[in-house]
Amino acid sequence: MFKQFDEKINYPEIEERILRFWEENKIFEKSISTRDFNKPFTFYEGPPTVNGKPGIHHVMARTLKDLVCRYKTMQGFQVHRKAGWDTHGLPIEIALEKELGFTQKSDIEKFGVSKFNKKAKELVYHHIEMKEGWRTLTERMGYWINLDDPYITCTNEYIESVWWALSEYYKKGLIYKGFKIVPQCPHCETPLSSHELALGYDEVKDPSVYVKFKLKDEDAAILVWTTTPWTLISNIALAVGPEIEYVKIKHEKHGIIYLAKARLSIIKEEEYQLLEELKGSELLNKDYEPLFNYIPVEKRAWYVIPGDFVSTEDGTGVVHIAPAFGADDYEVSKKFDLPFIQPVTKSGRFTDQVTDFAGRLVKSIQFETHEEKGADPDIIRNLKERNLLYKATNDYLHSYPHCWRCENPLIYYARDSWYIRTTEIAKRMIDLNNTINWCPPEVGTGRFGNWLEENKDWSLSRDRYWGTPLPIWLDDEGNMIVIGSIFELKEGFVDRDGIRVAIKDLPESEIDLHKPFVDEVKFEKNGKVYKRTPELIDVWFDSGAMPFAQFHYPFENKDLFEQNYPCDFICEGIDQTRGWFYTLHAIGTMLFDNVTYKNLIVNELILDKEGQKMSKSKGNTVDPFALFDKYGADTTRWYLVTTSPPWKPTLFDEEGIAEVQRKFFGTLFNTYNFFVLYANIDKYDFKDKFIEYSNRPEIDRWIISKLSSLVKEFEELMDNYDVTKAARLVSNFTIDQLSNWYVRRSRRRFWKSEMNSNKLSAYQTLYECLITISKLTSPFAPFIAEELYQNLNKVTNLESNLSVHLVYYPNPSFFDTELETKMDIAQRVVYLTRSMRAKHNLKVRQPLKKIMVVVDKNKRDALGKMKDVILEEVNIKELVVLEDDSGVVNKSAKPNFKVVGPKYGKLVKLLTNAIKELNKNAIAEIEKTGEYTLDLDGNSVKISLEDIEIISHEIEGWLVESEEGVTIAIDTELSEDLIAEGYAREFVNRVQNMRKDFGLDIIDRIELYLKGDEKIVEYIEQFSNYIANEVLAEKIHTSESVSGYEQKWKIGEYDCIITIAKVKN
RNA sequence: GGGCCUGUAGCUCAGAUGGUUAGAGCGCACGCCUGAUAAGCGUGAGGUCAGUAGUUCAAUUCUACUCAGGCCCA
Repeated sequence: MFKQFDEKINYPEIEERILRFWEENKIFEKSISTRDFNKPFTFYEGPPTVNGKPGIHHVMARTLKDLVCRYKTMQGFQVHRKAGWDTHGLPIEIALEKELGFTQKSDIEKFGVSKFNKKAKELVYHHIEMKEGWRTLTERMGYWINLDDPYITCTNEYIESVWWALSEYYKKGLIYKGFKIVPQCPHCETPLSSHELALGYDEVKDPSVYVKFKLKDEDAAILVWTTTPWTLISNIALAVGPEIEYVKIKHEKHGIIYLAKARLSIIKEEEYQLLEELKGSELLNKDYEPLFNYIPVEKRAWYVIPGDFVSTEDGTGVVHIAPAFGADDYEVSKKFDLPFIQPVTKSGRFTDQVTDFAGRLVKSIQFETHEEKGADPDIIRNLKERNLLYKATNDYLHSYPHCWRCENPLIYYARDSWYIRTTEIAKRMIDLNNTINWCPPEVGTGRFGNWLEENKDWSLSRDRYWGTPLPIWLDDEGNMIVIGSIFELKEGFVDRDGIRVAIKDLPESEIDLHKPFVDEVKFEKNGKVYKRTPELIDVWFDSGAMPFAQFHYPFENKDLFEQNYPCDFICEGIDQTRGWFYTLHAIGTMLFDNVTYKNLIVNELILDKEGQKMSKSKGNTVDPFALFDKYGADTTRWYLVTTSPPWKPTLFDEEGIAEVQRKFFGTLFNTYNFFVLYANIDKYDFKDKFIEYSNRPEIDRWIISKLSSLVKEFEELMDNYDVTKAARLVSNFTIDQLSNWYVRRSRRRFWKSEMNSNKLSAYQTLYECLITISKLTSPFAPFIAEELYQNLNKVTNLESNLSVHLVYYPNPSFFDTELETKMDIAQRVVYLTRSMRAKHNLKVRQPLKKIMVVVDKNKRDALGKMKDVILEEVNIKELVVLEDDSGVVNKSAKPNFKVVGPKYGKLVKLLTNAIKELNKNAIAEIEKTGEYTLDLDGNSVKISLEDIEIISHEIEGWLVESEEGVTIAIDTELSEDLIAEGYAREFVNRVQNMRKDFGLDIIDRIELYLKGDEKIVEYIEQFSNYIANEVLAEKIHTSESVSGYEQKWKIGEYDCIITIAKVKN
């Protein structure tokens, strides 16, 4: 017996059961071990940062990863899936700081770095395991990945591999120390990462200051605008756009001034006189007097240089350059070999060199106890006193970054930092990127491609605590050694109570490749002691190193790594473009001169119903576990994949999930239940011989062919990673073709006839459709697919697979595209006829006499063959295919624009009018001779048949409807026989309803009695055989009464009473 | 400020190498069907295909700009 489902299907219950089945039978393991080792499909898991609860967007990414891997498994590939966890970095530190109630970076030092890092490690492992955490999510949603052997970035093995990579760079000369402009919080005395930066943008009012820089060789000044007067002290050059138009003006108070022409509006018209217009290039190299002289410089400074970043959107079209306080400034200063001065400390105060402002804060800071004002107003006053100020206000409103912890304004500030010289391999990265299959492609060429084009050296170091230490040790003179393995580390030593202890003599358990242990390690070489530089590395390097670090390569698993590199497929969110996608690519290019991934799917964010980003503070996040409990994981997965392509932002709407469940899964289960209902009644167990497709009835051949086409198209889409279209294809097939056409049309074959080859064929056909759908859906909805597959296969034992996830992709053998086309036409005629009946209130139960159909010549044959299907569907007695040149049809023509456009060009407008005016006779002539001569404003133009489309739109005296080249007309005249049959059908309908109300079984036989108006009794008697057959009545009485279940009816205009009684077997 | 993406029915989304009637589902109104039935089907209303300009015989589709939203980066 096949398992039958209740009307209300408990999805979560099914899923929990399937989960246990998978686990007990080790299906995941088998899905790998049964596949050919020599046919690998490699997948890299992007390690999620384990700093909190997983959200719905994780379900999205993991669904995509899972379904691609399952699909590839079905295609016969061996797909290893090693899980991974990103465990280092600021997000973890922040989470821990919150937990410990820390407010400042220095709190960590007070607490103790050793203790802090120990806690960080605990936190990380806790998140990996915790209930409602990552492991639970992964398992519950059916994401198959090997969680028992994950790579974890904070283990010694992992870090050792990372160190190896860094030491390789060092050997290639790619690691250096340089300056970087970072957002620095003067209050917390630490640089902030870009991720932190994004947390703290705020609208503020800042100074807006126009300053005059006096030229050395002429009595004139260049006007410059800034919102950070404190940086003027560090000014070293001025930048102009060489192609930008500038003007020289004579100002009534300020003398001769240069500024961008486009910015003249900042000066009142009556106050100046235009002297000259000039290109920025003419201003280049002019020397000017520095505004301040606190810091001596050794190289040429204070002159005009070109800058491509200069704009005329605001300011004066001249940018003041202070190399220590702006990224553009720093870049351009290197390019022109300008002096570098840094008169500001990490805590945002001027150094003693700046005598007038020594010790002053550059910007106001709010401390816990008091506020200290910045030096800006005093600097402005100073400039004004020396007549260097054009004007100054304090009302410039803009968005400026603030520290998310203390809410004080940040300053951009040059600090030393370690770099990887990625610019050296930028060209190669671009070339390799062009070979990667990006889904969608525009991310690869656009966002990622541009990013590579503008590649900057990778700023590697971070001043934090919990992360991979930079394996660099320096002596007093700055000579460095880079350690690439634990083996090398063991050549070092630590001080223990003043005694030098070699690392190799320490117990293995003491060696922890983290702070503070590594900081204690020293080396002695050639009489020099090397101490560790204190920085950690960017946590992104950790994850980018996973292709080899996950296998502890090159210390172990050489073969394993080589076989798994590069990988076939990765899938992550778009936010990884400059994150993981980049670091994988950069590291792969540098170390192995190869791409790291060949295909990738980029998935976009999941927004809430209103299109807003989900965030905890807005309270619009969605808890995936609640969804799983309510709808099941499969429904959620299916919804996420089908609602919009992964690379478009998905607006999440819970009602959409409910709809998916009802529409697709509901229909699928319904179809399954239908099959089971009759298969169980017939005790059908599929021991019979397979009926060749060619011997099956047309409808079966049709759906099998449709199914074959589906299997083929699905594979093509999936191979292109177009998963949304693939899933939608399955859904449409199931709902429209299988359920709403095949099953509906075939119902009677299941419940009426005796067991014969026709019925056998119906069972075999529907079974094949269901089992194939279970296979196609299995990557997307692994639970329900499994449930259906097993329920079907367990009874029939046609396949030896324990699970749907062990099957191989179906290989369709039967195609009949001609039949598919024919059915397509038939369906169109049927839908059109139904809509006509509905519009004109002609119930389908009332048979009609005749339908006439007008179609193109090429469809006529098909229509004739599908006649029976159509007539049955629309309940009409006769179908006449009309020759479209018969006089009944009225025709008009319109141009076929695709053909006519290129051919006639500008004449098209005239031509269109002429063609639309063609009469019946003219069209007839074209159809006969294939050509016709039109008169267009005196020019005669010969058109041919392919230039026009002929539309048949009317048949006189009939109801007519037309669509896509199919025109139908129905004869609505009713004969007495037709009316009688209509009543008979109405009668059957009432009896069937009564059977159901009465609680009869489908196969119960009845007796029935009708009492009513003479006319209706007459009709019923006329069709008594038909009726008896339909309602399983042994006898229909119209005179002698029967006792049983009785109901009064009004059928049409006649009243009657119907009684039914069950006949005992 | 820069880069990329998006804007099509009340909502969620398709679509068109540029071709004259722009589709589906949901929702709404009305109706139909009925031994798959707490499903299913149809009809109707609902669109200046974000706006402006350009290219073209023809633009919702291509181009430019503008507006709005999103993401990434400054």
